[in-house]
Amino acid sequence: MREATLKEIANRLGISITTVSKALKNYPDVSDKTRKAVTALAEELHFTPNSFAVNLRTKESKTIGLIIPEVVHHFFSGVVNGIIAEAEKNGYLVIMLQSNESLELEKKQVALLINKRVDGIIMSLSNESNNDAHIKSILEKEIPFVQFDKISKLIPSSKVIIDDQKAAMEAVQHLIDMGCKKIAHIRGLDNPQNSIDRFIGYKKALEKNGIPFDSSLVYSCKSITFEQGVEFAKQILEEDKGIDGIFVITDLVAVGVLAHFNEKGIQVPNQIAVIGFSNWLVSQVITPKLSTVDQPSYEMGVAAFNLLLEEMICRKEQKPFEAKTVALETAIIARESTLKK
Amino acid sequence: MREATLKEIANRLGISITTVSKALKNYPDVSDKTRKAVTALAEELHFTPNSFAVNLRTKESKTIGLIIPEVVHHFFSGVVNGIIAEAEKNGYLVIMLQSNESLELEKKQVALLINKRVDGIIMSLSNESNNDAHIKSILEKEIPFVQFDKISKLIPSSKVIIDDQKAAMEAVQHLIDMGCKKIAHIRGLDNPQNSIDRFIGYKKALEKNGIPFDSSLVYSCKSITFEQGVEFAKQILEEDKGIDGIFVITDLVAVGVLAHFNEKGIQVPNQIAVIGFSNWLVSQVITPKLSTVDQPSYEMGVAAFNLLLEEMICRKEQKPFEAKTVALETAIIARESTLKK
DNA sequence: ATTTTTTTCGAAAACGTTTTCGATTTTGCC
DNA sequence: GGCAAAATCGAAAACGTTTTCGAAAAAAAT
Repeated sequence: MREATLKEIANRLGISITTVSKALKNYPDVSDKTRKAVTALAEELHFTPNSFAVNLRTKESKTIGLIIPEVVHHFFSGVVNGIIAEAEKNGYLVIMLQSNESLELEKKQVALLINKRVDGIIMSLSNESNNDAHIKSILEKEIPFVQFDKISKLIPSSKVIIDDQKAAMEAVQHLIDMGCKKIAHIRGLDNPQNSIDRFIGYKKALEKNGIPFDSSLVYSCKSITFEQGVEFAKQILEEDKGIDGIFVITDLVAVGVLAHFNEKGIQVPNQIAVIGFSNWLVSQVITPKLSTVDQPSYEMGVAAFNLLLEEMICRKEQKPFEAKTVALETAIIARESTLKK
Repeated sequence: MREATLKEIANRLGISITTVSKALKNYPDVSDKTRKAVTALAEELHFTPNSFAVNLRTKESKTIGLIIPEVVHHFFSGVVNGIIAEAEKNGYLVIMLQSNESLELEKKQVALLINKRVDGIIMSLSNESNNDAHIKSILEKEIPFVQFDKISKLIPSSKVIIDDQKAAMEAVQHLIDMGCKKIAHIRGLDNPQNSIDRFIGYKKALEKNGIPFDSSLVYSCKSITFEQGVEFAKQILEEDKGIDGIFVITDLVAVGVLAHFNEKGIQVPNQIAVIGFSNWLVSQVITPKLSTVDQPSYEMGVAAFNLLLEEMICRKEQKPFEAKTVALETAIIARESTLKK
């Protein structure tokens, strides 16, 4: 049993391929009678257009590419979820690739997607990545492109982000509202934009509240790990600077801090309050439950796809296109680790 | 600047399209001289074959489909990782879809992938799914197909699984080895095969050690959540049956148990030891660190792709194919929650 | 009955590649 | 130089669809 094709249907009905095609696509210039005959036979033979041929002819694949550093992160899996769901709703499928934070891999994967002729690319940059040649090649070829989360401001494309500065300010403000006087910041790596912005937000919040910035209260992660959190917690206790609140770059590290404080019998939040970032699953099941900043990951995915769709439509219709940036609202989730009694 | 094509190169060099194609694909019947000229010009024009045309001609897309219930789970993201990496290594890309445990969605997605004419499909079934028409349509069309993790034994296809019964036995044996005498089991939902198998493994381990099975020590989850764990922990303490060890269906629930024990000042593991399943991220960062069963998720992904590849090659060469099942080894990760002093 | 308009259809080109098979050219050999 | 063998090339079909444009048929108008 061979695959049903337009030709097959045309032959059986004694009409031309053209007419069959038009009948199935509801062109106005085909009579009701033949249209009925065609659709009936198509149904019977389970005809579905050969997508390879359609792709070739229409020069689009209804497929987009997605490159992210790692799915394992709760945040990313939320975004992926949103992208896939929204894409599906609009008739697109998504090819997913992981750069594993390797610039080398990221470059190869961009090339792969371009060769596959995806209709567009959504991407969250790996840590070392910037406005490199592989990104430029996407823009030069005018392949619709949107960045999310880990973006580079140097790259002129649509973006969907959260306002990290604002979110960080709110987190620190929350600590201050809870009565913290001496607030430390465990910041992320040097490069990533969100690491920088959260640091800036931390400083701004201090300034706004008339608290002098003290660089000795800033601890820079060498890696984003549980162990890193444990180490800094140890260091903070040893230094005994009178810190009573900590804003941590992300939940995983914050959980390390909590673990060490638990072990040493430090009262959280009464002695030291801790707030993390990203609302990882673990933050809800740890003791004490960790306060954090919730990023609307699913909504970011939805927004990212819709920005991409906009550009895909513009490019197709040869209309001028200008990149947009949408910033989504974050929310402070206050849990046990900051709610002093 | 148009896209470079074979025709473009052929025209510029004054040779035929055929020869250009052959030169680029290292056919033996083209002279060194022309091959050099062709490759040089191809390089210069950044020629890459139009994959739409290649797909149409070769009838394959070098793309596979992947349907999973949800990426959010740590375990699934590990598998996805393995599948994508191994696929990439072999020149395949993967289209990912999520059924969100909905049979309805799952059916649509299978249809989507078939229409896209992916070269093969890897799938972990949603909870209600079984040997339904949509799965049969995959097999009928002889589309290479492999199931992993949440499988149906009724479906004759390659599978990659872990031996849940054995793994559960080992977990319970570990509790016994640690000196536990009265071991409870918090089991999963009724339907899923792995829930059933782990329960069977629990019973077998008891039997092997001459411990009578007591059905009142088995607690059935209504949902796989942290809160469910808290509830059962509460119930276990209230009932005060002298339970000194608990084997829990999965880490998330086990963490709920630990949280409640912590709150009530129960000594884990000395009063009650707890072991989970799946080695979620959270199990390593909780206090006390949770003992668990590690499933080699990445390796499962690799194995799944390789089984698929085998079938894809067989089908292509019209050779007979027979489905295989590979079962991967699990490992007990003994951490603080079971290591009595 | 003739012309005009409208409706309905189909031929053919195009998308860009792969591959078969026959034709042509070159080389090797006596 | 003549012939066989080997090396090199290209015409053409095929994959299955979409779409343009002109032709034929039917309907309407004169």
